[in-house]
Amino acid sequence: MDDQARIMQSIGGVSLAGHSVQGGMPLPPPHGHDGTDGDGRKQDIGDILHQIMTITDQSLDEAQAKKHGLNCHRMKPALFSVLCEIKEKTGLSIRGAQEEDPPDPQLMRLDNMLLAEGVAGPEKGGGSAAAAAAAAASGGAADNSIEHSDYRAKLTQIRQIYHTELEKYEQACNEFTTHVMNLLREQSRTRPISPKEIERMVGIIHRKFSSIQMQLKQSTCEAVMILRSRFLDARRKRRNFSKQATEILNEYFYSHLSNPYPSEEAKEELAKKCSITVSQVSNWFGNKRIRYKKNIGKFQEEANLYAAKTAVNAAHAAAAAVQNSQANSPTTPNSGSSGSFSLPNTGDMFLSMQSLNGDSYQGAQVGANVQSQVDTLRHVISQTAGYNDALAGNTMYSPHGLNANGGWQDARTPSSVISPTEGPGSVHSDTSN
DNA sequence: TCACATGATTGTAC
DNA sequence: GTACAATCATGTGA
Repeated sequence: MDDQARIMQSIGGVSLAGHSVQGGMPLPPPHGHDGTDGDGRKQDIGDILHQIMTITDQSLDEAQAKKHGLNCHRMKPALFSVLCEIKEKTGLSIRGAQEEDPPDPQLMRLDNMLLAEGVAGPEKGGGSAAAAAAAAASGGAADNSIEHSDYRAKLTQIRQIYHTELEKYEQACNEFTTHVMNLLREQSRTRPISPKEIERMVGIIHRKFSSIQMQLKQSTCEAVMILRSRFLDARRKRRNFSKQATEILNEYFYSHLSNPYPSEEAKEELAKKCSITVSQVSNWFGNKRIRYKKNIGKFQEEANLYAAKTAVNAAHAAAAAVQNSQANSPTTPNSGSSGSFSLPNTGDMFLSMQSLNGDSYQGAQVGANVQSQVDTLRHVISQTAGYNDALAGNTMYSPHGLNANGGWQDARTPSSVISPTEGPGSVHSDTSN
């Protein structure tokens, strides 16, 4: 307000010093001077300068009083007109500079990110969608629920702080804008201020506050990123699979040793059985293949063990099949009571057994089918005996499938590969590779 | 505490 | 996209 008074005083002084008119209205001669005298003009300027220099010493009341005096000055309308003219001229140059700013790409990026992370946007409850997305992205299992809730809680915290700060900024921005607008309105009584100018001023204020907001958004994004990376790091902490899960995986691995590449279906089935994710199954098989290949000797015993186990299971299944065929009830499906896989496309031998029992007998075919089953069963049983011997000390089991280069023979064309437990007539339907 | 086991990640090749 | 190989990081048992 002091500034305004000062300006008004100075401008008032100049105008009084003998400026001309606007709109043909002649300015009356300045009081005390005729306006043509050079010495008088110098004195006017000296007076103005003096006023300017002394204004800082004035109290607010004095300044207000002076302002009031200027407002009531008889020359005020003329002065106002002069100012309007000046304004009109300078306004043109200002207008060019106040182009509409295009949306800031960085701000857009931050907004998008906050939206995607569940910090911004309508959901004020706290980023459960983001947590779920993060979980899905990293193949989360049920055992991550604690980390999930931690993540969610921290994200909620960030979100709350963000919204509180944002509201504060918005409030401050509105208050400041209102304040400036009031000032401008008040000033418009003494100098020409168009609505556009007010709008421009408001725009400037908003831009200033947006830059502050952008800083807030940026730091929020950083906080979310840090939280996210910590969360993912925490997920890196591994837990050993359960004994049962490892057993199931090993059983599959050794029963498909000739081609240990489970299909997607098999992986899904294994994942379900082991209560782990498909990617964990893939990881497990990846690790297993490499480690087996690197140190076959070490895994020999394990291989024997699982081969024997599988063979025993197969023998049980075979016995059941024999009973079925003897009872002439070929449509009875394979019960799978042995605990082996009932996957339709996975097991080497299991598939054989299932196909044996799943066939529909049609009159004359019966005899031949039964004979073929019996042959297969004989083979299976002989295999079983072999593995039992292996357990007893003879190394009956030898690593199948590995070629001279250390890779699995025809690992990617599994159809003709024979697993150590399967019979000659079995079908390999592991089509994963 | 240490050595080994093991699940996960990363870079590369196909 | 998948598999392999190397590596990391943690779990586990002696």
